[in-house]
Amino acid sequence: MTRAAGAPGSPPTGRARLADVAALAGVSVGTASKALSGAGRMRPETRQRVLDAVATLGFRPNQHAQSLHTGRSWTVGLMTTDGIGRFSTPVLLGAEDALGAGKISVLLCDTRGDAIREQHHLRNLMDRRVDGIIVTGRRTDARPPLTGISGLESIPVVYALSPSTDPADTSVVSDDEGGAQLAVDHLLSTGRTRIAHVTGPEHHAAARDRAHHAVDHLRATGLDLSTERVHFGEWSEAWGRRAADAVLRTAPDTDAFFCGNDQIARGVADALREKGVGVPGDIAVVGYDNWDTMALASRPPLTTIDMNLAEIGRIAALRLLEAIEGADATPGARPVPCRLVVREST
Amino acid sequence: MTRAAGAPGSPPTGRARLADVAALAGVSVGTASKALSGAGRMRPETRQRVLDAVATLGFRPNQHAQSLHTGRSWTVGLMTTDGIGRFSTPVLLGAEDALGAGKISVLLCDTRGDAIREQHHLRNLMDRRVDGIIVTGRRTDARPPLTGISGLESIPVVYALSPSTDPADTSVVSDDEGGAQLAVDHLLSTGRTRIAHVTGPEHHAAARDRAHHAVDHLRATGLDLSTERVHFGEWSEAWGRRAADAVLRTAPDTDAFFCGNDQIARGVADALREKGVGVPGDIAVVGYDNWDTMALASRPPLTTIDMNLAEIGRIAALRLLEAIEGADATPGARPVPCRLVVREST
DNA sequence: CGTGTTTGAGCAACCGTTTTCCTGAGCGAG
DNA sequence: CTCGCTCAGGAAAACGGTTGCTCAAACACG
Repeated sequence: MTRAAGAPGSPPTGRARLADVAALAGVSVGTASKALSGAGRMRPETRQRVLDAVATLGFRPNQHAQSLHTGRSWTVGLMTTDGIGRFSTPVLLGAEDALGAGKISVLLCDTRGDAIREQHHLRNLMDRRVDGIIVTGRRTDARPPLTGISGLESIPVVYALSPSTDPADTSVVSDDEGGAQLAVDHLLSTGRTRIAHVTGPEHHAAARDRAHHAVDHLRATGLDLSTERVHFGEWSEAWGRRAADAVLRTAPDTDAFFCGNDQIARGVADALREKGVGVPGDIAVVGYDNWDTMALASRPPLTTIDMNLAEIGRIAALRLLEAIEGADATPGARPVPCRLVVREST
Repeated sequence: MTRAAGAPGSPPTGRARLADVAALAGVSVGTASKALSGAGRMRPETRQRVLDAVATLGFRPNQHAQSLHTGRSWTVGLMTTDGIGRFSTPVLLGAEDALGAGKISVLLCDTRGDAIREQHHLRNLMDRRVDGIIVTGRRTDARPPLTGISGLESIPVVYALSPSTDPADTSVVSDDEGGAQLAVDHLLSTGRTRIAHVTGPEHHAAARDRAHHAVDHLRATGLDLSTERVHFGEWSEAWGRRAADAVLRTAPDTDAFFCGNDQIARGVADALREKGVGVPGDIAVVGYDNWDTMALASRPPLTTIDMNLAEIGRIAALRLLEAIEGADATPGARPVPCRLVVREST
């Protein structure tokens, strides 16, 4: 009881199937398939007949059928742990860009930092037989690796921005050390030597690491922070303003601020301006993140460190692709260099 | 290894198939399928045996096979036209939330405003047989509907935030009229009557519409703008500062600013503070967008209009779901009400 | 002219589920 | 004891491609 096999124009889906193409071209389904895949030898004229039929019918292969057969879905999961924030967004776009260039699509999963939701999405991704997974988050703190779903071991996972706590996993992170050095070197090169460092909460790896590297780098050139300590606080303008006051009180000869992010830097710049201190005339200010709405709106616009987030996403995607193609994953965290963006605050 | 090798012929995919489950439970594949779907009558004991087998093998159905058979992919495309900006992000999350609650996943497509890329993604989505598409953008200006790919007519499309120019399409937009009224009414209710309006470029629908509705609403209560005209400019703090100066020069008795977005409002607030004008003591300021990094960092924190972007995304997703389920799409643009967020600037 | 070698194209077996149809067993009624 | 019903469960046909294998025709060569 074959459904009207010869009847042209009776595809139940409303779209042409390979069988329709084959019928129109006067060949068998198998031959039509070969004509499209380029596999096997065949008379050019036959291939052309098939291609013509494809064009007339507007045929496009059914990906579900293909995936069922090949086991590949040409899809990767993009798991973001904190909504789609200011940090994960560029990463995500970079990844989407690198993947979309091929024929790979991106399944978006937002866990909102909830473990239950993460499991739910993970199971979903596995059910859809994704070819790989990219995990990204807002913070640079390491996060526990994905677990709990059987089958996970068999597909590659790359962590972007937030590395995995397991060193055997593949991670792509921002080069905090290089970023801190860029900032410090830039300030030194403009003749500043009394540098203060104001940053976010000490329990954030981003704050801790950048501070640590900044201090180390200063020491390597025989200098110390102007206030002899790091000012940990919050990632806010208000903290920047308060910290600026405190710094100038304890070390009035401070001639530069290196700030843990652009919000703090903007707060510092505002406080200085309101005190009548010239930026960059009297004191230079360097931010971090190159968050344009902050850096550009600041008075003066901020010199800042750009983490190249989109590049992190792109590289993560490329490494995932390599892993999918079967190359052995190079484990460990690969740092992506930062970029110094010079504006008017230095 | 919990990998039960009970079935003859190991699964090539490395994961259990329904055939393995059936073998372990001692039933046929068809019966196993029925046990899982709940369809058809069968002895409870048999069903239980199947469920047990499913549990021991950790079986999960292959979605490609299911989709191939049913024609449904349980996937929707999310097409965003401008990267994933400040506006599309919440919309996108709201949609992801509403859809992910079911078993529907989201394919992310970023066109970066490029028509070629849009066609490319569209074709990709159609190849994957998505069940529907949500289109979103940064601006509230109407955009041309999706076209150019055959088969598109057969699946539902919902436009979020940026409506389609075709009134027969389904769109979910922000209620600019209600937003403008909320802002104006709030200012009136705090006793202000000399209101100025500073906003973005006139060629942006968001600026035009809000201005238009604000003026209309004022007129309805017998008032006019303090400067008798709308101040169109840019969506920037710098413009807010400049405009504040200009307004106070032409209409020194202005006692409130309604601003087209939070950046402008912050600029206005800064300019007033630097002039020694009290906010809200002397002049009240209302923003638009409730962009927290702006509204909260402003001094004082801004009263502002929240467009409920996530709600827009959620509603768009729900309407798409309805349409997918076969309900007739209600065409036209459905406005989602805004919310007044009162802080210290009024 | 017979034989061996290409070569182009078709056949059919998958991929993993769903679903329809069918069979056979069990059982109550006459 | 037989007839008809009900119902659990199996067999097999889709869904739409891919691919290894087979087979016949065409060609080269001795």
